Amino acid sequence: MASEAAVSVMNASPLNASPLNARQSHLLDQLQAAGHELSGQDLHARLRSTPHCMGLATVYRHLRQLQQRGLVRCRHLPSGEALYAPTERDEHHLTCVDCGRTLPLRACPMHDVHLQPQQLDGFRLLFHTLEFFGICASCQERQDVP
Amino acid sequence: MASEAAVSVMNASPLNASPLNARQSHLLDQLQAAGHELSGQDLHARLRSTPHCMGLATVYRHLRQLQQRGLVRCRHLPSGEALYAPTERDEHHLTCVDCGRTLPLRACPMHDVHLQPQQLDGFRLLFHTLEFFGICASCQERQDVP
DNA sequence: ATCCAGCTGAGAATGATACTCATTCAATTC
DNA sequence: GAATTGAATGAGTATCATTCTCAGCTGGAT
Repeated sequence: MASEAAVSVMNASPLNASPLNARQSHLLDQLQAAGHELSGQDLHARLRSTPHCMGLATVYRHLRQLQQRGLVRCRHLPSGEALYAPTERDEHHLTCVDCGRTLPLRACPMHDVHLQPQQLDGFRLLFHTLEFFGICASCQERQDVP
Repeated sequence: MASEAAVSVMNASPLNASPLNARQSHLLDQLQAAGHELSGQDLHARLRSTPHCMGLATVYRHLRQLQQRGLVRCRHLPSGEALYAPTERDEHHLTCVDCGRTLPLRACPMHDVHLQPQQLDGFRLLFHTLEFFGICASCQERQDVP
């Protein structure tokens, strides 16, 4: 029997201390509207032709702040590029270490996972990234018959 | 009852088709001996003064190959730096989105997690990365009393 | 001895992200 | 309304890990 309640990895509520500023809201809107992950460069390009246009440095600045509030998560592709998505979209991926193809997983296998408070050492959980790596079917074939 | 056996995320056996070459063995040895993650630069520096010295490009080349065999996993820090560890060491982390401090988790919460084969779409699983992000105790304090 | 294929590494190229700092903006006070 | 002030902005630059290039090397096969 656990001495303390375990902490679901899913109940990481965003920090709502202060409201988002307009710039941050627009970035979050874009990420939500896109339906898939975007890089900092993508976001900058998408906003370029809108009234919410902002410099690249500002895009990165606000993405970092959104991340620190737990509203946005980012993952790195093997290429080094960072992709951002709203944390409310709990999507994770399977990536081929050979060709780099990436496949979204339909369900987050972490939904039922809990962490013990003593593992957290006072951390306030905001979000997690879970990525699987392997070799996709076509790269397996290519390797078998070179 | 599941129609097909679910696949444990832990049974990703390395690809042992061909033996490792000497360079790859030395890199793996270094990673195992270190007891903690190392960057490509770290590995290069550590080998510099040994008879197994090799160029930076070669370090990265072989790290990629070790990754493609499922022997090494890598995770990216928010700073963009990539850290490598042997996959046999099933260690994951809790990282502060504010100060960047990173804390190893004692146990992998994924040990009992399984994926359905239809989620894998033919992928051969090699390893996973699971990282938690949050705000560490001292950064929470600093935010509360600014 | 010669050939060849793959491996190597020094240096340059790349590219994403972070930094700098002069300018702009907004809110507040005279 | 004018002045003040601190924060936010962005164009350009710097940084730095990683990747690429390509000429030279190595070691096995002929």
